[in-house]
Amino acid sequence: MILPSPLRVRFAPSPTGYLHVGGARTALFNWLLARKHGGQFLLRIEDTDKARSTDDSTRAIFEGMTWLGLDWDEDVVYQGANLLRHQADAYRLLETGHAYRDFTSPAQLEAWRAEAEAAKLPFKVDRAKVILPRDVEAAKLAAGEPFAIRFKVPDGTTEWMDLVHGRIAFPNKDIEDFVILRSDGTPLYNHAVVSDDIAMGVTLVMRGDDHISNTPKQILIYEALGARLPVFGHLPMIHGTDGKKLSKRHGATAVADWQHQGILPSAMVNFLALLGWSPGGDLEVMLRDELIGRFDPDGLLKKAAVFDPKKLEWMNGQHLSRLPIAEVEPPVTRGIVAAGFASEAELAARRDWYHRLLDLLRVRARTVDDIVRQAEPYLRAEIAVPDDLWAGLAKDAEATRSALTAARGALVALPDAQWHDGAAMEAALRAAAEGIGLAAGKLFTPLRTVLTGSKVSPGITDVVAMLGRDRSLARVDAALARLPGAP
RNA sequence: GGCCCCAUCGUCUAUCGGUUAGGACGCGACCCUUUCAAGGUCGAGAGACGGGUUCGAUUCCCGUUGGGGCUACCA
Repeated sequence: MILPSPLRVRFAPSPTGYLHVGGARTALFNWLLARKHGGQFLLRIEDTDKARSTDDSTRAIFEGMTWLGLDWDEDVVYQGANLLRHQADAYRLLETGHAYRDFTSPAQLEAWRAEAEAAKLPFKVDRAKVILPRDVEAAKLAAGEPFAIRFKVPDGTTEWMDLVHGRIAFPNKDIEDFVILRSDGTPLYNHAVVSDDIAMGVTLVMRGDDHISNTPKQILIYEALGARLPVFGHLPMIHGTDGKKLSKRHGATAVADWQHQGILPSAMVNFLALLGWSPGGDLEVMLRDELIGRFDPDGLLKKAAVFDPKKLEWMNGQHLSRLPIAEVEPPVTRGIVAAGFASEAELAARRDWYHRLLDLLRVRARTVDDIVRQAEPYLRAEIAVPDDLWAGLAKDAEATRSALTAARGALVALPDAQWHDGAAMEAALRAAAEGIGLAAGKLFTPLRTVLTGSKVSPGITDVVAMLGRDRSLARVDAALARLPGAP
């Protein structure tokens, strides 16, 4: 399918909560399309529903978009600011005979609806009852009675070539004459959207497929207004692990939740892109630019996808390892500072060392938090060996003592020049173990435990090198002194 | 109920009539190995069902079933 030119797409969330991963995915696909083809990506806040819209939500959307790196072009459009145009468009439809005044009270409508439901019949407003004779209408109008403006759905069929689904058609007889302007003068969703999309020059509308049944109504409005139709594309939904529509019950559904759980924007974007789209081959891990380069509407899927947090974490681990260090540093630093392990200034003061540490830790981490947690022993002066690990060491105090003593001796004897020579240090430690008839692992393990307070860490020589001689020896000495039977 | 959309391993997906139905996550085993990751090898694991069309259907058509969406003077 050929894309419109100029290409102007938009993301139009209503600010009633947080930036949901589903919304983020919709925004991402629009953004990808615009960035790939040199189009414009616009942002419109649909704050028409004052009761549900809040400034906090609007801010959350901006923050989420910014975090993900989805920058928008031109000024943000606030739907609420376009009230006058929405009204003018509605009245234009009234004047051109594409809509009519409806003086029916909400209570009456409700009664009709209940009636139809009782009779198990599909409800549609009855034009014969609603459209009044000219003189009656004039009288009500003169009396100042409130009325809504209802769109007059013509006979026929409304269809379009959907960017992802191909041809979709709705018989117009199944579409009710719908209200476009409330009796209080405010527009309804379908009307405001079309009015705004026309005004913004949007040429391609890509949104969730929960909007498929809104599309024929919107197309009818475009046509009645004499506007050029945009291309429509409807993206599949995102579901939770239980196959149901993704919601709060599934835990983290806001992009900010993932941000706080140590997910990188780069990974989030990559993961989201693969939900409902495929580059066609076996590609999985793609950085931003590659995503833009490969994105193609032909790869858009029709089937709803399940959001799998496990795969997101794996994806994050991949990005953590592959991204330039400059991109993983900021969030890790924030975490370290927040945890109180070090100050930003302290880290900046030994930047090379810090980056070496990050390189060592990121390969075995899946989240930013994993790195922060593992960085603790290298940043703090003192460490505490957890009780259960200490118990393991103390159980055979003599073996532990001789292993630590041998390791200590090897480290003390290691020339400064070899301190950062992993192979030399390893040889020295292995020789020390052999010297007391121990397998090397039996020496590395207790050493690791007393140096890091953990049973997992980078290779032992890297640990020692990162810690430095003084701190390493101090930790060994502290453990030696604490061992049962110590002098 | 009516209308619309959808349907390949548990999950994300490849396949654009002919494949031992491929890859990834997760799971299991093994290798590497000083731990944990990472990496490597291997394994279990899928075309919802029924009809057509065709020499041949996962692929095209119809139906069934099962999911989902909409059905407001909500967005």
